[in-house]
Amino acid sequence: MKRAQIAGLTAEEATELQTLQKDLSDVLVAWYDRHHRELPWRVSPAAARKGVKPDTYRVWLSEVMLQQTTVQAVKAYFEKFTALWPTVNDLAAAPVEDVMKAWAGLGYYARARNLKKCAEAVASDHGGVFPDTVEGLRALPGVGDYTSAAIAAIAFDRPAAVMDGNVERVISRLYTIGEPLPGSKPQMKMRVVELTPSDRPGDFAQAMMDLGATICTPKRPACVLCPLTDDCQALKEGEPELYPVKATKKARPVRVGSAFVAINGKGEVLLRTRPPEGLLGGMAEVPGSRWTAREDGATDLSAAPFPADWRPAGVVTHVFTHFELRLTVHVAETEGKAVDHGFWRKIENLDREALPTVMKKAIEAAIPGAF
DNA sequence: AAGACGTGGAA
DNA sequence: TTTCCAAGTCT
Repeated sequence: MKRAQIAGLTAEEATELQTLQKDLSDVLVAWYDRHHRELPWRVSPAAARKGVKPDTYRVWLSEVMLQQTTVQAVKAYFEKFTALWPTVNDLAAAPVEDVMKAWAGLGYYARARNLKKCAEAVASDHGGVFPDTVEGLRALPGVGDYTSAAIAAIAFDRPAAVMDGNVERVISRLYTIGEPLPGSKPQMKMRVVELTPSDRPGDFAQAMMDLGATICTPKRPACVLCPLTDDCQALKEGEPELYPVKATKKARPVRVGSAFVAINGKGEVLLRTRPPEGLLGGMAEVPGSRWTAREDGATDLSAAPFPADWRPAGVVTHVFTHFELRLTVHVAETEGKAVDHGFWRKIENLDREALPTVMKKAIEAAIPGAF
């Protein structure tokens, strides 16, 4: 049946190609058996041999956290989440505010909102059990092409073609794909489909990703340690780091804005909640102006939550994915009367709030030592 | 379908 | 300092 996927070849050629591909995946999985990383959410091949099964909840949680995020950054959050909410039903039952607070600092906050929605969907629509097919998983919030295939392969041992940034790098080098990303994704996906074995597809997927993360790295790949050197066309060319070719990205514009840190007599800071959608959606912030492309330098005191002796407390620079923000921070002491919008929080308790990093920077500028 | 969407670490 | 980028998804 696999042969049918390889069009345009005679039966003999297809058989020969399949043999080569079997060798490649076998060699890679054998490398994985010896050199895989030990990760908190991973069942090692040795443990799997003893009958340990992956916990789909942990596989899913780790995959969502790892989207565009480093393993190093994810580890602490994964431990926190699994301690707070050991099962998908626990997460589904949790207040979304608590989930946002626990996610604060990890970035891409739509992931946290979708994580909560997904847990609720699994709990209420699937009896607390994750779907075990790519299609079923793909229908869940926050689960796209990559994550659905990864969960199907890793948690359910299905031969799904898993392609993330690591796999794209490995594939583009193996086959010297000259077309730039993301246009080259379809042809790379075809290669992954060809390569994915029916035996141990989950370990094959993790092996591809571990290889990309530890050996076949973006810069200075450690080809002398690579198990696939015999198959790598980019190595034969001599400069594997030239792959993958990527489309040129545009410059990052600058936006400016003002932020106001109000401190009352009880040592509390005024916060408010951002709108549920869009940038930093649902997260906490200090009051401030809109962030605009204009660089007129004039502080917009009309954006302050109330009139006060607002004193400058510095300019905070924060780099988002698609723009750079320069936030002029102001600070003032106040009576701490009731305000229309927002809520007061003790400075020493601010680390319990759903504050994104940019807001922690702004508060830290106004109140050195707050964090 | 191209842009929105965070953050911190490495070179 | 600047650039790149790390297990992508949604609209």
